Formats: sequence, structure tokens, C-alpha cells
Amino acid sequence: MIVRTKESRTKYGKIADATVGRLSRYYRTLKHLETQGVSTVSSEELARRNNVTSAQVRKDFSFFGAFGRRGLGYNVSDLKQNIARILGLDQEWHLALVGVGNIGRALLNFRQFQEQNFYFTLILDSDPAKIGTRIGNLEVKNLDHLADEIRRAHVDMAVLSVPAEAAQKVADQLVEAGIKAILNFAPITLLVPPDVTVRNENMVIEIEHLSFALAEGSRKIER
Amino acid sequence: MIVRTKESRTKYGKIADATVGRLSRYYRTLKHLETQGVSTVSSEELARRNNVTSAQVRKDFSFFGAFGRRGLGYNVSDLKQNIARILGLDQEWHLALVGVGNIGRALLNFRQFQEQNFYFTLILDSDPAKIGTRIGNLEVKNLDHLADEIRRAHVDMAVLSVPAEAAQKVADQLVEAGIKAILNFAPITLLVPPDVTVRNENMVIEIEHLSFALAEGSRKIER
DNA sequence: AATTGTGAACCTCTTCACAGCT
DNA sequence: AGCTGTGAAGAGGTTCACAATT
Repeated sequence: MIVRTKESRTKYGKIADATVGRLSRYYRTLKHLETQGVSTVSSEELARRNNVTSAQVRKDFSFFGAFGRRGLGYNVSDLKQNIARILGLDQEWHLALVGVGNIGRALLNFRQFQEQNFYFTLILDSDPAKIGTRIGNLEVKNLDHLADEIRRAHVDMAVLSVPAEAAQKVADQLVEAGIKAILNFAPITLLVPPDVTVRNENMVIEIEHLSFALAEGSRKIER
Repeated sequence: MIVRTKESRTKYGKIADATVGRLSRYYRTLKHLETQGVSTVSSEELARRNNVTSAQVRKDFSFFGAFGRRGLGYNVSDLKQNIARILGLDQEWHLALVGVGNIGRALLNFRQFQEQNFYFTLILDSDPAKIGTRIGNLEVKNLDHLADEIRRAHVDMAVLSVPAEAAQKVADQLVEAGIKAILNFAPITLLVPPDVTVRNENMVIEIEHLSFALAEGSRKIER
């Protein structure tokens, strides 16, 4: 019943989450370089732009194949396409937004998702005042009909932005409905079966990292 | 010029970022337990609720002191207070929001920040149509006057939600203005001096983790 | 009897360093 | 000569296992 997400077991073997995250970053760099008309890039250059070592860059790629040419570097377009394939960005993904609050509404308008082929095709909420209203070209559906609606909309992933109290119960329903990937904005640790991937976007934790860093040594006495 | 954020060097020694993140999670659990009227908790129970091992919980605490009683467990209120102190949650923090877009606006209304003593006291943007308008009880200030405004508002941390193209330049200005902590929503790797802490909230990376997980094995051919 | 606190073992991730291509 | 790809070494984080304490 328990998942520790430090790695993913895949057809490539065990891949560290950190590696996957860096691939996303390299991908963004490569897109940028491509628009700049740059055709070739070295691991050294990718490293510099992403604040890692060049050995790290090469090692990250090595789990998936050999994409470069010794003595020359990497072809920007080829490498970009390879990473897109690895990350699954060469296909469309359909998202369900579960919970239409502040954050949820912002995500619906978040262009970067669409730019990477992630599309919201379903919106769910439990608030009768919201159910039936339209946001963009989607109608807010009743959370009580979660399983049916998810099947109908061919949803691949769920973006969970409900209050903390409701999050685990909704996660259970998502799992029950067959969802295998959840982006969780609720500030709790979701417990899901091992075949379900959860990624957390926990802004309170991140800001508390910052206060931890600042609170060190120079503790402020008063404001 | 380069920062790898895997740990923080502090008065407690080197503390892994993962430990700090877990402290935030334990803290949330303790708050919950306190409202439930629970007065004592074991490392086993904290572990279960946060999906880690009990040894991990005890080790995490051990970097900061000995907060429990052998044979009995931890006093919920005491432990909560200790973690609050460690994380710097026993004081108010003033935030600047830099960039008022979708996400920025949602963050201004994000209650959990205020509940943890994080308050926005300054809003900056470069768009003339936004400068001078009011959001809540704050006036949007001109990004060009960043340093002055930050000094005036006694800002501790910046929340950066400007477009990727502008992010590094704004980060440089924040650093120049003396800011030591940045919560970055822009989808790029910010390069900052070692004494500046950056935490990234990169939703595109997180969702690409999910597509990586789903793309594995069962690659979908068509939709 | 129960549960913490922690050194040591273990495991995972990063970096080194160099052989192998271009 | 330049740069990749990778086995081995190194660093760091997690888990074990048990002495210490209530």
C-alpha cells in the first residue's frame, strides 16, 4: 500500500527521479537552443546552463542510450527528440482537474501545460454552485460521478487541488477509477498503491525550506 | 556563482534538503494530531502517516536534538513547537510577489501561506497596465524600482512568477537588492550566489515526471 | 515492555578519470 | 585534439540493530 518515490522502475531499468527531473531541464534548454539556431551542444554546455556537472549530464543520458558523437557533442534537434520520446512528450496527455479553487483555476489557464501536450479534458468539483458552470469550453462535472466522467473523458492523469481534508479520499477514488498518475497540490502525503505515481507540488513545504534557510544563524528577534 | 541545493549548511551542521522537507510534513501531521486532541505520538506513527520509516523520523529529529522520551514517544505540542522553531515558523516572514500572472494572482489568495506566517507585503510587475492597480490592500509597484521597494517593504523572500525569459534578470536584481531566498515558479534553472537559497516550483517538470512514468512499457500508439 | 537515539552497514547517486570514437 | 560513454571511486542519505531510558 506504500510508495516511496525516489526512482521509477522502467523498461530502462531503475531511473532516479532526479535524473528524470534533469531530463526535463535539459529538454527546456535544448528547445531554447533550437530556437536560437544552435545545432550542436556539448555536455559541458548543457551542464553549465543547468547548474550540474558535465559527467552528470552524460551519465543521465547513458541510462537511455548513446545520443552523442565523441569529439563532436550532441545534435540539438536529435537529442531534443530523444528526450521528448523518453519523457513521453511525443504524445498528447489528457488531464482531469479535481477541485476548482484558486490554484485549480490558475492551472487551467497555465499555457505551459498545453505547450507540452498536456490538455485538461475534465473538470470535477463537489460544490453545487460550481457544478454545471463552464470554464473555458469545459463544464464542471460532479465529483460524485468521478469514475464515470474519467472513463468518458479518457483521462490519463489527475491534477488534485482539493482541500487537505478531502485529498486522500479523492485519491482513493481516482485509484479506484484506474488513474495511475496524480499531480498532488494538497499539502498531505497521499497513500496510494505502488503502481500509481504521485508527484507533489507542495508550496508550503517549499516556502518553509526558505524560512529554514533564513532562520539559520541570523535569527530575527523582532519585526 | 553556482549553487547545488541538496543540503543546507546551518548552525546544526549539514542538513539534507530531504530532511527539511520531511520536517514540514511531520509538522503538518503534528498540527493535525493536536487538533484531534492527541497528546503523544511515536516515531512509528509519524512514519506511517508520512510514508517513511520510523528510523528515518528519529534520524531526522536527531540532527536538531533529542525531543522524545524513550519508552513513551514524543509530546505532540512540544515536538510541534520544536519543529516550528527549527523551520523558522515562529516568526513572520514578508514576501514580495514578482510577476502578477495567473499563478501569481492565485498565490496572493493562497490561504496556507498566511496560516504559516508568510505574508505578501509587496507586489511588483513590469506591465504598465498593472502598475498602480490594487490587489487586495496592496498596490502593484513598478518592477524597475525593485531594490527601493524591497527595502521599503522589509521583504525577506521573493516569489518569482515572471516569464522564463525575464526570470534570470529579475533574479539578479533580487540578489543585488539583498534577497537571500527565492521561490521560483519560472521553468528555468536560476543561477545565484551560494548564499542565496532558491526553491523551484516547476509544474511542467512534475507533470513530465508523470508522463515519463506512464509512457513506460505501455506506450500508447494513438488517441 | 515500549520506544528513543545513534553508530555502523548498506544502498543510491554523483563525480572522477580515462578508454574509445570522430 | 576534442568530447562522449562508462566502470570505479567517492559522497551522501537511508535503514539496521541495539544500547539506553522510561
